[in-house]
Amino acid sequence: MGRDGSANREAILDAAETVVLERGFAGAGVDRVIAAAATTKGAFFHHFPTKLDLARALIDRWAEGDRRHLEGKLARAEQLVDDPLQQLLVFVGLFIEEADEYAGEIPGCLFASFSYQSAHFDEPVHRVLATSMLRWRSVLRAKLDDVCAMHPPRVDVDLDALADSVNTVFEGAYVLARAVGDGAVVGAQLRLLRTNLELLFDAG
Amino acid sequence: MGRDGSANREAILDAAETVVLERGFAGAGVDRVIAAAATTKGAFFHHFPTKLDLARALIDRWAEGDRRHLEGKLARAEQLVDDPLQQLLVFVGLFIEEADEYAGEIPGCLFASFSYQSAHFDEPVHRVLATSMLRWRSVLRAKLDDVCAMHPPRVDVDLDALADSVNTVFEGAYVLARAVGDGAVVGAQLRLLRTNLELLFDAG
DNA sequence: CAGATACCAGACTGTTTGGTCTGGTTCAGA
DNA sequence: TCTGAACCAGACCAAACAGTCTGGTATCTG
Repeated sequence: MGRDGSANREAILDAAETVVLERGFAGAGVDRVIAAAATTKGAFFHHFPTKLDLARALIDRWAEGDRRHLEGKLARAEQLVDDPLQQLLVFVGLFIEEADEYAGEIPGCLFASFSYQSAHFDEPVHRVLATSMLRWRSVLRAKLDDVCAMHPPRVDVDLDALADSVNTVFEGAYVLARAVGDGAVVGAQLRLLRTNLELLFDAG
Repeated sequence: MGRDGSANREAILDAAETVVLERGFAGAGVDRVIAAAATTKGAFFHHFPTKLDLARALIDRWAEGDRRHLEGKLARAEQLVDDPLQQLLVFVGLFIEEADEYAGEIPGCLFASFSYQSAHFDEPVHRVLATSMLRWRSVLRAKLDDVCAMHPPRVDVDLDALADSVNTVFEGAYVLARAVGDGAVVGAQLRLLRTNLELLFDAG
């Protein structure tokens, strides 16, 4: 079956991810990527017949990690507390912990990067982008319905928009952090998000 | 002094802006830009000696428009009402109006685009990015101080983060809108922002 | 141990890229 | 009207680009 090239393939994806996040997709030349991955052109085009295949593999992997992140953190929150509202707040709290941990680094999201270069990609790639974002909406919307059942919000709000707001805060804070060169804004914006949720649902 | 080429120059900037927002900077080839601007290579390199000069001109122009947008809307709000809190809410309201007006189109921000391709640019470009973002923070922070003096917030919040949140919502909502292909999320997120401000400062 | 197959190295190629150069046009001022 | 400077057209060029090809190596199966 030949030797195992999965490690090399992962190394290429790791390198490509980094390079794409700081140079864009078109700016991430194959030569530059293989140099960063310490491999060769032969290896690259063995694993990715074309550069578009690399793009597909990149967002597929990112979407997978994103999904694990979302569902993992939510599951932990649900295990830690019982009340839906507290689960939601703990959920955001877990992300705050993580943001503080990486406050020294400049964050980045491949979805955002790809969204601003969409013309290079095909429909499957666009679908991954959209469905990944909409998953957050549907998962958190379901949780919000539970929350509202037990803790009626102080004012009427668009629950889909409220669900989206978590994603919005992440993406917006990432852009801000990159523009001003300060990763700490992510934690600050997440704290504000938690405060807003507490106010809306009248948490003590 | 030769004929007037400013119109042609603007056409190049307009075309470049569009192309960059859908293909990224490296993906926006000079040939493609001049084709979109219906001009020639000679004209392009007359106005922009190098492609980096185009990048500088692009963000300079964008930053200028951004500044006008911020200060213009705030001035209008200050003229419409007297109370600082109402001014802030009207300020956001004006952006909601605008977002609804363009709800059918997919929005985009050159700051976000450039932030995700920073390796192509030099320090002056980075400075424009950072100072443009920080202007929102300082301008809105000043307004928030006025608001707090008259309307103490229900809970303690990081006022710089609260000032940043306007920008965060814009950038985040843009990314979301592009990813799911629906410009309406911008208005929805702005409405949520207004609700959050109302709750925090006990308006209504 | 003999294919067969996956994996990889790196020279090579046709195309696209950013950028140059030459020639020419338009217009303000002397 | 002459001159100089800004403006522009488009052929041209060297470098970088994505992708190919040949030759070879590790590993599994029979």
